[in-house]
Amino acid sequence: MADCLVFHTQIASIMEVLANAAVAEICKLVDDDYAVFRLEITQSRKENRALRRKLLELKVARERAERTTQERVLASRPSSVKILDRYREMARGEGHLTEGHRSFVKPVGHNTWRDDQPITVDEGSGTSTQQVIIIESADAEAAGPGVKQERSEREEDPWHSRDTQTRVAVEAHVATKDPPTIAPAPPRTRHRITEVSGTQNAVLKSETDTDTLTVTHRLLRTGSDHRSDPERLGLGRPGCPPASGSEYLLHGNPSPRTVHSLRDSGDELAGNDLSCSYTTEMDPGNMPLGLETLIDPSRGDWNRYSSSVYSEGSLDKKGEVLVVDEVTVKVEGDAPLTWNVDKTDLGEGHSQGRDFLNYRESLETNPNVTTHSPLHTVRDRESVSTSMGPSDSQDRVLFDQVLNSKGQKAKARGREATSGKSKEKRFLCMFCNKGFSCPQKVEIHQRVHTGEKPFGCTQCHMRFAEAGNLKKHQRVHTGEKPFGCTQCHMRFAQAGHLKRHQRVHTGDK
DNA sequence: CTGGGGACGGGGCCC
DNA sequence: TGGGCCCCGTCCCCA
Repeated sequence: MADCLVFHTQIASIMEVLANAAVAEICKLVDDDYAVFRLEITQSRKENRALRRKLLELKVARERAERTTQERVLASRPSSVKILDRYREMARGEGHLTEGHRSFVKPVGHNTWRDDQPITVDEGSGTSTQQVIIIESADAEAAGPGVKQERSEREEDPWHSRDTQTRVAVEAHVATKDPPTIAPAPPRTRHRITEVSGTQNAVLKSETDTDTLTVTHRLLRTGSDHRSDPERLGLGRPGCPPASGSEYLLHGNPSPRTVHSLRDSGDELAGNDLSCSYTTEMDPGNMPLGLETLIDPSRGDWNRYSSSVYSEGSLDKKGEVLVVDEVTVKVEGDAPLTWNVDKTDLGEGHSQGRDFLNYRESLETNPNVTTHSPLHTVRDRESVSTSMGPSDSQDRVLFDQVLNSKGQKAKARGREATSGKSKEKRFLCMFCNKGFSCPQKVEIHQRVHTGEKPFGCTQCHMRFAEAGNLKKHQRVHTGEKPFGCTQCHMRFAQAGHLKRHQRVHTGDK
């Protein structure tokens, strides 16, 4: 019995040794295979990065080619169009007026501009050029060389150089004009998002195309896009949370700031180390890459931005730098800034420039301006990101109002309103000082000056500053004529037209 | 005279 | 109750 017990014990110990040996062997095999597997993964990742880099280089080259084509098209424009371009440049406050341009004033009532706007037509047909939102970090070190590369490409591009030129001009102007009022930029890191030029979608791209944040283009898009209306714009609103580590500027640049998505090739495998090695220490090299750089999507910066853009008060709407948390957003259309710059350049002898707007007066007299003025915003924020400026259509509107009789009329109205200020109209337009009863009225009114037209027709290229006018316009497409004359068969799409028509019957003038 | 669009004021609704 | 928001009506201008 005792022998039997000893025998069983020996067998058990032998079995245990064998089992251990087997497990060790299995694990060794697994480890070997895993090592090979990891090696392959590493090589694949390297190849992926190289390919990605090449792809981005190709993209850049193609963009350059496109820009060159655009320049050629521009160069081949008729002289009248070039003159109009000069108008636009003046509107942006760039291209400091030379001697020959100083007296260049759009004749009152000169409306051919509106009709001969090739660029506007392009926009209308939806073929406008790219619009890119760049997340630009003030932390140059962290941004790495990729940022510089992107900037240099942009700066050497004459077509996009308007951005930088205007930016420099504005900054220089602000710096020389009001040096004491410039508040130093906060030293903290901040990201600046810049709309550069216009196409339908601005895309924030992460390095891996899996994390792409599409930010709907605002204001510029024409035609039947469904992003036209503010209600529909929803800049990155639902379903478009901020991409983790969006890093447009890091194209082709595996800098330390490179953010790896969890879906990035191989990283998830690396993160979830499958090794069952007998010695179970975690290899530090296998730690997930870049997770520490992921941006917390719960911050909701984009949501806040979008809501800021269209739910803001009367003044922080257009042509200003919206400061949202740590994200500084430059919205297109720095009309007031541009005008200030222009005013200086045009000199006092330039009646249009002088009469159009003395922004400083506005600042002094308008209580709203002191807190909402884009200029103040600029002063408060050192970094002035002047992007492409108003869209061409906005330029057109702007100059229609600045330089022709319509603008004068608006200005006159503003004066009337200013002179007849009532307690009810305590919300003043920052451009013409006209008073309104509520901030929304001011906001709508200021679109006269800014050219902002948030309401786009879904069936044509038309855009409107007011929703009601869009609604009225859409009857053109539907053929609806709800207003019928009671004395004849005539029907009208607008009530005012019916009223006017009825004078035919009544004989009233 | 009509059609289309720009601009503004008033009023209702909601919070 | 006041402000914000939206819709509607109206007037005007221009083609």
